[in-house]
Amino acid sequence: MSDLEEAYRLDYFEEEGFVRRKCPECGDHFWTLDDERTTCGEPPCEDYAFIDDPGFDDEYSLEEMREAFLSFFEEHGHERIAPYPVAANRWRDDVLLTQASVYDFQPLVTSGETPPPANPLTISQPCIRMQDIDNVGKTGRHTMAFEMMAHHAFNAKEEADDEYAYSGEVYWKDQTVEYCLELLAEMGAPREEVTLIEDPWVGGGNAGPAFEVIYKGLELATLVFMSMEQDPDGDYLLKDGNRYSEMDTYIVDTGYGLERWTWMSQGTPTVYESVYPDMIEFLRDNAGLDYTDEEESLIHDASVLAGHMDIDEAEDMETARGEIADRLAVDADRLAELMEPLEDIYAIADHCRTLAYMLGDEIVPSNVGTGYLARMVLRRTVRLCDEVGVDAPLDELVDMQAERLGYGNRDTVREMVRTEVEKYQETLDRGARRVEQLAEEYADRDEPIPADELVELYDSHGIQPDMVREIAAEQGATVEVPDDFYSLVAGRHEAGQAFDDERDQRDERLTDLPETERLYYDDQSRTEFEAVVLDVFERAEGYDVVLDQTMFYPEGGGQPADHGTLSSDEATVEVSDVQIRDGVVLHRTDDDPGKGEFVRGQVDVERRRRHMRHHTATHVVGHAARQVLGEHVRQAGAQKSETSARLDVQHYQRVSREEVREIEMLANEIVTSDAPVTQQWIDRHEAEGEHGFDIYQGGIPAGEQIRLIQADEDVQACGGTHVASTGEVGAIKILNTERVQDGVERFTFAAGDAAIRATQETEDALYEAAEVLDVDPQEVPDTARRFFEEWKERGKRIEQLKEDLAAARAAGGDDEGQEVGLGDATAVVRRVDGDMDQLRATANALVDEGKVAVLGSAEDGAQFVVAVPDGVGVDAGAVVGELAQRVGGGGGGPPDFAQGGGPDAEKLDEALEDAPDVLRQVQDA
RNA sequence: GGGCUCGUAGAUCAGUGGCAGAUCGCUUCCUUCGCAAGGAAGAGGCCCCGGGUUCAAAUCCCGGCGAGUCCA
Repeated sequence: MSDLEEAYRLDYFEEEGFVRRKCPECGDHFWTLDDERTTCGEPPCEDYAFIDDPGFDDEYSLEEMREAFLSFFEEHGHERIAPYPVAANRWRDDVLLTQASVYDFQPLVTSGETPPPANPLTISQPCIRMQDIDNVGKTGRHTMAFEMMAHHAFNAKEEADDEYAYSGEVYWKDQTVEYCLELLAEMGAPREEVTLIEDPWVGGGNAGPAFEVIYKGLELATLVFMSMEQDPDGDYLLKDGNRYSEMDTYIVDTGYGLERWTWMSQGTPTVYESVYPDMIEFLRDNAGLDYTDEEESLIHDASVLAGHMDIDEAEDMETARGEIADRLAVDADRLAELMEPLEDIYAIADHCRTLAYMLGDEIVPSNVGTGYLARMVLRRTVRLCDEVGVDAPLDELVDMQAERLGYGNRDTVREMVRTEVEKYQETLDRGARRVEQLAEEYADRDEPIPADELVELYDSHGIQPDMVREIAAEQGATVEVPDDFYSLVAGRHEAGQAFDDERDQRDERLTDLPETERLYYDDQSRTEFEAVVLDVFERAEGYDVVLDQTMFYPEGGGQPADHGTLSSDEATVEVSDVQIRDGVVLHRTDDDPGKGEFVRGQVDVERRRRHMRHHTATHVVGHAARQVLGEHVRQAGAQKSETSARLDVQHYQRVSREEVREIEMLANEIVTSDAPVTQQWIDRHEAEGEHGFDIYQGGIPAGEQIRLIQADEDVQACGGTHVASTGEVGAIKILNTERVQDGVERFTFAAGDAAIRATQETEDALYEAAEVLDVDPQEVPDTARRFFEEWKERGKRIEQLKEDLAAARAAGGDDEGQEVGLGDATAVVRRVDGDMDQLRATANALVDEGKVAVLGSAEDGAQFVVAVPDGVGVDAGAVVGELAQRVGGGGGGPPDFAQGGGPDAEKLDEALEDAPDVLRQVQDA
């Protein structure tokens, strides 16, 4: 096993006289210029030394510090890059949020597949780390939102140049360390006071040596030299227990915490006070937090002490607080009372900034993905505001941060916040009612609310145990919240996590084949071509044919595969599916055209044209939706077919009928304007620079060059086939909208002849309805309404009449019935041919006269109703059961009223004749 | 993407296979100079939709639609 120790011996250290030491406290190795130094310099081995005594010459605000950093690296030959969205899932599918600047360049740039936008480059990348959410506000230095300032250099080993999108070495470890110390020196931090701790970095399948840069007890930067990848046969065993080997690419990945640098320059007790001073002042004011001078200084001293302690988790804070109170000689409870509201306010400020980043980057709150994370942060913020008594509307608070961060879509952000707060309030109301009811129930029984009810309330209804306890207390019920509550919740989600991702087994022969030349991009309207059969694979059903070139579009980007034929001189085979694997197009055929044969390909023109119309229409509808609903609308999925297409987009509300009409109208205006639809192969960074990440609506393609489709004003990276101008789409008809998830609306629509056909079908339905009602189509709604009303009226009238009839019958009417004496009581056995309602009504009328009713009907099989007045010892259920048996069925009910029946209607009279006997038996029993 | 919960009067919800209910709101009347309150009477239901099981489904099963919530 090789050690990484060699990797940290830099020429730079040698030249400058740095020495390597081992910290006697924590055992870490570190480098320093200071011969006297013994410890590594990082808490807990050493305390913060910059509180009330800033470590830099000047005070910087967040904005000033960002600018100072970026311009320093610009002056040193780096290109400044605009930050990426915090929604990392816009360009990669393995993570949701951007957690570090290097995320911007994973996985395609770090793997060398595509070149970086500049090399070397510098950036200040907004990041969100939800892992720290519980610590925010409490520890004095944790924030959920932060900006990672960085400079990156992408290097590739000389001998492997050709394989990668960048080549040679820009700079490596020595230069990186030198930049860092130079920047610190420029700020006023002497090199002698800086230590560099050796701390191998591991993450996301990559690894490498790294330095933590410590100054005055605060870690200001991490310098990572990413040079290894996970490899079971690798030479290096790293701290995560996995083995790693060296890569052909090696990348300088640095991280400078903007907030920490700002904090260092100001020396405030907590990082929050240096990062958002205005907002904290506003919130303190709004919550009415007023402290005496004595209290202020107590808070200040406590913050400083907290900063000196090794507090990495909020839980530690609780224990640490007792210690702090001791040292300040105050009561621990009093200290908590003073500190907690402030901690909430720090957290609110941080959460609002997080929300501003998320919503400003057009994350739409929902119950999935990044949208869910946004929702969680928002709800937490609402709770914190309630707790501490901040009554400013949340949308205003978020807007304060959005404005500061320079977002242009602030109105949408505010509307999303308002909608979410409203939804949360409804959830809370719903939850409160539910808990009240439950609490009452358990209070009556004098039992505590059990844990499984709590889990149910949280998991299915989103009600926190704290809230349950609070409401339960009002109802006089107690609650037992188990310590392992959240693991109980997790337990409910464990079962059924198994998913079958069957790897598509790579055919060895396939990797030897050249990439198929894709003719469908050269001329999207051509459908005939000639090609040579390079290989044929026999499959379970049919054959996979590989050609040297093809016009057949393989399934992709939501566009289904082309169908058609391949013909040689001897034979013609049908193509029923087309897929692409590593650039090789596989044509699924019903027969073997013969390897080496020369074939003519013919694509099913009508099918292809419908796909093209629907694909172009999808872009047009998406564009129109963005116009009508807002810029945040982006594609969440799409699928085309011959008869229709569907487009899922993110939006924070249901789409109204009015909006659908508007979108449809706008889409058809674009069609009518007959704007050209052009394709263009262009450098990806040029494309991103010009059009932004919104070109990646349908996913992120690989490669240096990407294909842009422009339809009217809409520009997207897209691999599909399109018509030549929007006019060729013909017409667009939106057929339906549905909510596929919270925050995602699905538009189903049809284009061209499919649109006409779909409209005709809708019309047919209307005409048919009109015909049935015998009115003009325009009058169908009014007529239907009237009919429905009348139908309801009649139902009620019939009901009334049945009751009247029953009363009349019971009063004596027909003499079909047979009276049976049952001791004190009288029973009436009678055949009444009517439905169940009539039987019931008649029975009720008889009971009102104090008589037992035994009624039978032969309508719809044989049916019985038996009703017994109060105080008569006959079990109606038993009587019905006995009678129903005789007609081959069953029945039952409560003792005073029962019903039943069976299929043998012809045995009804027989059964009724037996009824008196049955009654007597039952009475005796 | 997966799990769970819920759809009953205008609103909030009871109703675990056998006659569709409660509270609030609404209408009318009584009481009052008037209002609030009180009293009395009444209106208001395709029990989300479609299948299935059953003598019988608001209730059980399957599918759909709609809403909510937790997790990745």
